[in-house]
Amino acid sequence: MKRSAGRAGDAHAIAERIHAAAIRLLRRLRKTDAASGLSGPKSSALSVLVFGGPQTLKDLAAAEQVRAPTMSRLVAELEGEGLATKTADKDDKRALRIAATAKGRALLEAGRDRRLDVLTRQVERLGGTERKVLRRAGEILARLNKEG
Amino acid sequence: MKRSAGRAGDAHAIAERIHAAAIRLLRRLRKTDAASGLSGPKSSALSVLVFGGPQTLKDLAAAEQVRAPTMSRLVAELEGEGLATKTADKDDKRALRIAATAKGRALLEAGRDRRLDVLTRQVERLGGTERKVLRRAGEILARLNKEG
DNA sequence: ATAGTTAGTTAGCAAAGCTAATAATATCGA
DNA sequence: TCGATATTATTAGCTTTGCTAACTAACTAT
Repeated sequence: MKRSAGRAGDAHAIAERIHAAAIRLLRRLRKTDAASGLSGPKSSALSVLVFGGPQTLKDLAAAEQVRAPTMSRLVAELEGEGLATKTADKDDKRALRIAATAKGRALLEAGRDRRLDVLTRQVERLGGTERKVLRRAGEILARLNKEG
Repeated sequence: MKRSAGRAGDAHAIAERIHAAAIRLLRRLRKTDAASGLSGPKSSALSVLVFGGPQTLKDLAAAEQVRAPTMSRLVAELEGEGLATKTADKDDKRALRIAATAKGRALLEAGRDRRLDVLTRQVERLGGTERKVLRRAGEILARLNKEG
């Protein structure tokens, strides 16, 4: 503990910086959405389906931290574009089994790559130390986000 | 999926993680907006006014990475709520001088604190090392966001 | 059997982003 | 100087994404 930057104010300042950085990062990346044909929320939901496997609308909504009606519409749009399928659950006929199609998987890859391209290239240009900082920060934030 | 990713895949994976973390973080924080009476975009714009001083609509829009009409509306709302003022520039009568009011400054503090409260407390609970990682990540991301 | 719960949808609203078009003012070049 | 071009901001109108409330269908438990 060499550097004594006030402990409490420190946490607040860090939260502010992370907050501001997240806002500006997403605004920046959103600009490429038009080209990909897959908006941020749809891309994100599809990503959950691809990497997390088929699941119910409720679970998908929870994973995306969004209400059921919002996810219901997103899924309907994904389905309309042939990127996801809805099938009734065998055991519980109320529930849906929502899955990504092959087309969805392919478009996801392309869209995400495009969306993340600028950021990826910026990260590539960083030195190993800074890159490591970002990787660890990503892990920490993911954990905090899960927490609640 | 590779486990020991090389340099290139590394950058991509880091970009993905940071991206996902930012999305989920903002969704999480947005939930407290209703209570504060100051939405994310308004809070952010007001913040620029408070910490960056009075400025034109064009500059404010640029700082927030948003188009002029969008910022025009946000400022009109802030003005309607008595949180900011618009005055014609002395030298250039086309331009506006947009400034935060005392009420705006006060509300900003309260709103931002509330919005960031959960995150601040999470950061407080982190160890010094992880806290340092987040602080440095915030700095790095701010730099990358500025870049482009 | 029926009362209550849970999963999903529909309808309707608000916020925040965009583009295109317009008004008012500045600036520049012939 | 004055007319053409730039710039600054606004208005109108559209889209996307979020929400709540109210509904149907299906499951669970008493």
